[in-house]
Amino acid sequence: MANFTKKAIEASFIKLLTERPLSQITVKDIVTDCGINRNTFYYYFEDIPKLIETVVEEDMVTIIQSYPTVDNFGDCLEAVLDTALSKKRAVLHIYHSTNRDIYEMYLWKVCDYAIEAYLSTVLGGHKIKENDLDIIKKYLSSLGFGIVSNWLRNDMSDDIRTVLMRLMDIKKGMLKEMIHRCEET
Amino acid sequence: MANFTKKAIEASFIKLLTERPLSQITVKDIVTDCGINRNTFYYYFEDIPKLIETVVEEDMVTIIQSYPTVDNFGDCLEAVLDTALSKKRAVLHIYHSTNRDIYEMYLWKVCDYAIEAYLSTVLGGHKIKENDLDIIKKYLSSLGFGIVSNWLRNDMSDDIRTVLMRLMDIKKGMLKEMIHRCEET
DNA sequence: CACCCAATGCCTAATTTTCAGGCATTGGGT
DNA sequence: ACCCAATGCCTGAAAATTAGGCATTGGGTG
Repeated sequence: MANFTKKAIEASFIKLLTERPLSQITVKDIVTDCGINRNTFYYYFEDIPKLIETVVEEDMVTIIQSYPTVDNFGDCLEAVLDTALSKKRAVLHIYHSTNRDIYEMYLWKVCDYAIEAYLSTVLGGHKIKENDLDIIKKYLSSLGFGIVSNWLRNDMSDDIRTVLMRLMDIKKGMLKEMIHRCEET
Repeated sequence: MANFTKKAIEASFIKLLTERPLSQITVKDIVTDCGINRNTFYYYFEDIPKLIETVVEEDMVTIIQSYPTVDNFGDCLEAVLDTALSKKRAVLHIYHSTNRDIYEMYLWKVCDYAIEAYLSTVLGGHKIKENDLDIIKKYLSSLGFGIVSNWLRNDMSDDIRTVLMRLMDIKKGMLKEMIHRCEET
């Protein structure tokens, strides 16, 4: 079945998280908001951190699934930004809590995924050393993670789309140049 | 509890009703859309007409509850129009089906309610004969019902808000005049 | 016109989900 | 240092959902 109750818990949580910081939200608040028994919360979630994890993970999984292949990893990053923007206050309240690590864990996953998919697209027939490939991956995913982190750190105040477009533009030829340099002869 | 499943059934139904006429929607379609067992449908609803009734009734009850007192029954009518507009295609598919009677039944209820509440506001201390009062009620509720019916008949194509405002304007003094004529001395 | 098949409405029994109430522990605020 | 609300967990009862089946109906097709 479709677990409407579980979804309702998540929805209430996001709703409350839009209203106030995580530290001011209790399990009781959540179950009261969606009109269910407190035990039902524990039936679906171990605790609030697990609920956060579920909510964040679902978003990130949705993003990943909507990019089976990645031509330009800027597009995938943009999906992360769009999703975050759609529930801006809630995301910031998670990010500015003791549970930032949960958000970052899944952000890394998305960045790693995007880079992996992107590289397999771009590399094509080129063969480069495993070591060099790892370094390029680290470079790209760190770039992605850093961009989003910096944006969150500034409470999403930057015009991230413009920044992103300009950045992708600047580094456009760089990757192929890097690949060329690392290519095995 | 909050019956999330029941609400999901109603939501799926409205969704499907936005896509195609009532005659092309089966119980199976509905349960498939919201991912539940067919028996669960029958757990909550006797059949599709009952589902229609529930959906329509909930809308109308919401409208009535949001008007504990009615100063101008045009406002209450407007709420009916707004609700209908918000799910235009679905409402029209109900209206243009063999179940129009269900919609009309609750439309009458809202009109009757609005008129009842409105008259008790307007009448104040005036005392008029029971018979005359009944006639005035019939007149007003028929007016309301007729306006909405005519609008639905034309597939909500009229600029109903303007029509309504103008009509309320025209008949502004008429009611007090009628009351005055019927007043017992 | 007869046929067919999908849809309906209903049933039973098993399973899953939700609830009520209680209890020991924890930790932040006064 | 204390208190009280929140937590996490437990049990058993109740409610909701499921699987699977069955007889009936009615619209569409050959």
